[in-house]
Amino acid sequence: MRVPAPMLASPGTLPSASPIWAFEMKWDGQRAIARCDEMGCRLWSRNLREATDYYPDLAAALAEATQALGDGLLLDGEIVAPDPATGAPSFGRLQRRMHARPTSALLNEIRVEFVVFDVLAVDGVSTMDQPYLARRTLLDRLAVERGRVRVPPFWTDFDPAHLMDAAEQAGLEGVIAKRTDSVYRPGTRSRAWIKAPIRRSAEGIVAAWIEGTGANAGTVGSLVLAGYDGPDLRYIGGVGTGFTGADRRALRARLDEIAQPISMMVGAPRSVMAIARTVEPIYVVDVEYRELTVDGSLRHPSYRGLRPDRSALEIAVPTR
DNA sequence: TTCCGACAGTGGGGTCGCAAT
DNA sequence: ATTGCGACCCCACTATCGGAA
Repeated sequence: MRVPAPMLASPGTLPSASPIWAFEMKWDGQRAIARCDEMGCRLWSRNLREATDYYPDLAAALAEATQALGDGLLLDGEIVAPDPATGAPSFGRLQRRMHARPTSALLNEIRVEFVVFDVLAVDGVSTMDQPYLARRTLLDRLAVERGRVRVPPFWTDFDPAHLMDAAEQAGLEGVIAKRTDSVYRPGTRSRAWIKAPIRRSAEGIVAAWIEGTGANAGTVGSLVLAGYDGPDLRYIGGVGTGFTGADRRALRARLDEIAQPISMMVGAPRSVMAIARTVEPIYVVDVEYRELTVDGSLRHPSYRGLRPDRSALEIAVPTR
């Protein structure tokens, strides 16, 4: 039985409450497909690279949780690393486990869990042609929740705004809506699944820029952003998406006019400053992002436009 | 004709391993 | 010992094209 590529969700806004849509929490971790047979359980990443060796503890937990279910079981889920302080999945923690060697102490230091949200085959028979609600009901009947294997709840005919609030409170990544009548289409980004990640907005000061490559050669590839941390102009990360081609050309023209050889910015990685062209820190831009990393950098940033009405001097580093 | 899905391309924050410096 | 780079993870987003609606 070949391992199917995971079905993907399209970004969008959540549909309102109705029996046609089910909602689940979105988990910030690593997507994985598990296959269990008499030899035990193995794991594959989203790109179908086998990941069993990086998560031997999860493979063992899955084998224990599914041993009564026989051969040919396929589960779809997310590997997460809960933060011990908050209980919320921390992608930063997971990253340290992600490529750990089998002998690494990290295997014991960082606890991971497998969050199961779909069942793709039972007894070697595919369930992917069954509608979501049937698969999800089947998953609950399989009762695989045990130890590090978790099966979180789902909601139908429910106001997704409440779920988004709850996700934000719990430090989760967002909410996913899934059509209750939709089949599982491996490897495709379907409109039957809609993801609504929680995103924050912030303002940043353009402290430098990096020229693009390929199709973006000669224009702005990315902006290097900063904010005031007291008197310091502190690096908060770079943003390289959200621009149209016209935006990239227009920004290049503007930034060429305010080139400045010396930067006052602190905290930027050497590798960034080696290729960045610094400018007078006078332009303010709007950005959206998922969260701040432990270093205070924007994660998953995207450009939303210039803020000519804002003065750089009033822009502080984002704090959450 | 319009819209949607799939794909390619460009850019971000990270970790790790390994080779080059 | 440090740095640079590619391979993987997580992505956001634009531009394009062909086929479905």
